[in-house]
Amino acid sequence: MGRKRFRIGYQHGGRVTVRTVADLAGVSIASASRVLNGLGGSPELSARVRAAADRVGYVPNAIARSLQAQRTGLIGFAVPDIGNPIFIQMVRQAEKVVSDSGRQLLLHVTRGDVASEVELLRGLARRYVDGLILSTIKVTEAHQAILANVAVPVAVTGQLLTDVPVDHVEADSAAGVHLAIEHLVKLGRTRIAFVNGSLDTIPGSIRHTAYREALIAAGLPVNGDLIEIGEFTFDAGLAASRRLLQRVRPDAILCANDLIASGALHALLSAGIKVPEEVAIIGMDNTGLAELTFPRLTSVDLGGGERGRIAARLLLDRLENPDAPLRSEAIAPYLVVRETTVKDDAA
Amino acid sequence: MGRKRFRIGYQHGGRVTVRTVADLAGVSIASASRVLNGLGGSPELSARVRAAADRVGYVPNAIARSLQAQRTGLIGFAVPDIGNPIFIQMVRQAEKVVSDSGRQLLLHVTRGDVASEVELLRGLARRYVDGLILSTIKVTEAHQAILANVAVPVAVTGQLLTDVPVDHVEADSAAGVHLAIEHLVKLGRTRIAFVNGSLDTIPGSIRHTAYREALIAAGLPVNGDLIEIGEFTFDAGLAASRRLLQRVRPDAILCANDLIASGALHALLSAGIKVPEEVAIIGMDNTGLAELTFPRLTSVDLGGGERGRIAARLLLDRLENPDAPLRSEAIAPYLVVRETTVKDDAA
DNA sequence: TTGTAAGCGTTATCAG
DNA sequence: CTGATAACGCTTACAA
Repeated sequence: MGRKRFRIGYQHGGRVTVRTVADLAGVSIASASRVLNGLGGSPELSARVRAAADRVGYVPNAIARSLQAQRTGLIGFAVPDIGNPIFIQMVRQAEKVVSDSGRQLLLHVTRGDVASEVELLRGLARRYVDGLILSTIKVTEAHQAILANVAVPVAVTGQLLTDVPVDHVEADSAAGVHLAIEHLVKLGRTRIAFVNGSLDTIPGSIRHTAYREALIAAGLPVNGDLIEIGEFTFDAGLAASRRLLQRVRPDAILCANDLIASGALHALLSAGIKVPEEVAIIGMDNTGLAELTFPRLTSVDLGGGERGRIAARLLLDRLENPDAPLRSEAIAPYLVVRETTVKDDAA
Repeated sequence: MGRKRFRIGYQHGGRVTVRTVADLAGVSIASASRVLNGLGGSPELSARVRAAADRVGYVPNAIARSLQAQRTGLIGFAVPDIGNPIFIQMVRQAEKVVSDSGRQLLLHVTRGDVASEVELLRGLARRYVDGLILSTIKVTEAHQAILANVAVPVAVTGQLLTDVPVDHVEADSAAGVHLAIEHLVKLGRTRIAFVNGSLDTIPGSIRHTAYREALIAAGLPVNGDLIEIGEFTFDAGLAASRRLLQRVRPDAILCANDLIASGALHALLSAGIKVPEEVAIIGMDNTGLAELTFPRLTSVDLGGGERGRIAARLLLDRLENPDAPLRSEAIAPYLVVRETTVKDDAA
């Protein structure tokens, strides 16, 4: 049993703690803490404490406070790829909600890697964040098992294939595809190609199916030659579109996201093909990119920002009320018509 | 003096701590901790502890560990605007360096707001991050005072106007402007316009001066009519370029960043002006955007990613060696010639 | 109102 | 090698 050692004054080498303030004010650390947190304290004592705090420039240590409070005030946001504007959109909106609640956003970049996502979820047991927004494009069985009992609340943006006890918000990309196809059909296009991202991803596979269904619903034939599959990037979109054009001559191209659509636009323009006169293009996600291209991209807005906002909201609500029933939301898509489908939208 | 209360077994409601493991293994928490950290422990005892840890799924609490270690393993990265691809570029590279060091990146969005940057710097005293990378476009006096004695190391990307004791890395955007002008002059352009961002920002004012100097160096007249000032955004670039075209007819436009350049490109193309034949365009930053437009943007690479990488490196080095001499690095710019200045770069 | 001390979960120090 | 305990800096019973 070690002998109790008493502390003497400002023994903290430069480090200012509540003890420093208390000693300087000549009060107990409990009183100092109380005053600093606005809980009680006689006027006279409060004044002394506050003066002392100001004098030494006291700022409470966030870690110690977190340990005591059992919460960090940090919310994690995991995205596969910070280079894709759709995730930027989501992060931006989520950040607003989170910072408005007095918390901060901790960004994780997973590279779409299942292993790192799983490790991330496992790591939540370390409790360095109070909750996590997981924006994933592929939910594997490995996810499911861990999501079933994570250490802190998780909100997922994206489709959930099976029952997992997490709040989530998803886009209705199938409906989005239908909107796009209907728009093109209305414009008289009949040879509508589809440049997709990877079928290994949930959005990729859903959009693939929806494309076929939408064509059939519109009374158009489904022609495998009109389909190209790559990745959700500009380069892949460019390459896929070039392959497509060597094989067939569509009168419209639906692209699985705006990056791909930019690639398709590039491929068409560099081949001297007129957009939208000869070939129309529709992107998906309606990111900032859609406004930048020339001509501007018609795009299906799948509510990316909205999803970020809602995911953050769901998570914060969950933190406040851990036992509330699970919530799932789906965002209705809408079409933003610009110049890659209709000439002179706003020239 | 309160009587000492002894703990009995698994009294932690569901919460697994090192004590849970120790109790289960029948050893002291000190031994458990040692084994779990790979420091000593007889084979037999180690086995018992590890088995117990596995059994209860023990994961060390990051907050408690941080409190003890006096470090969180978090590095803050403050950017004005996550919508600008230049910052994405920087964050991306910095994130790599930081995560390779076993730490994580905490993203702050300051909206370029001086007040929130200052508050951020003040808040560092809370010690929720081990260090901060501050990417700012405007260093005010308020910054200076606080930067002079922040609680944790800060690395700045951007110009420092006065002496502040922080490591920093900067672009040489003046040299970049010279590269651009020389390129245009070599191509025979003589009416070279400049669409700039705000002069209130360091990059804005530096590029402004450099533009004039470069023209003079090239033996060209400086004509105020050829200068437009707006913001570092696409919309501002578009609007400014349209104002410019109503007034004069340049044969080249230098833009203060790629977003502005995209706007300029848009303005030209929508006015039916041929790029690069009639008007050439050069952007700055060489972001991903430069590859997406059609034609692709010639752009001055100011080493954005490099700056992110180096800033992270500087900060980590500083953490390791707090008393090392301050370091400042400047990244040499280089020109990436694409199709907005030279036809058929890679068609 | 104020002070004493326990406790948050770790790691580090020091005896045994 | 192992165990008891102090310490990190804070909040909060509880006691005076």
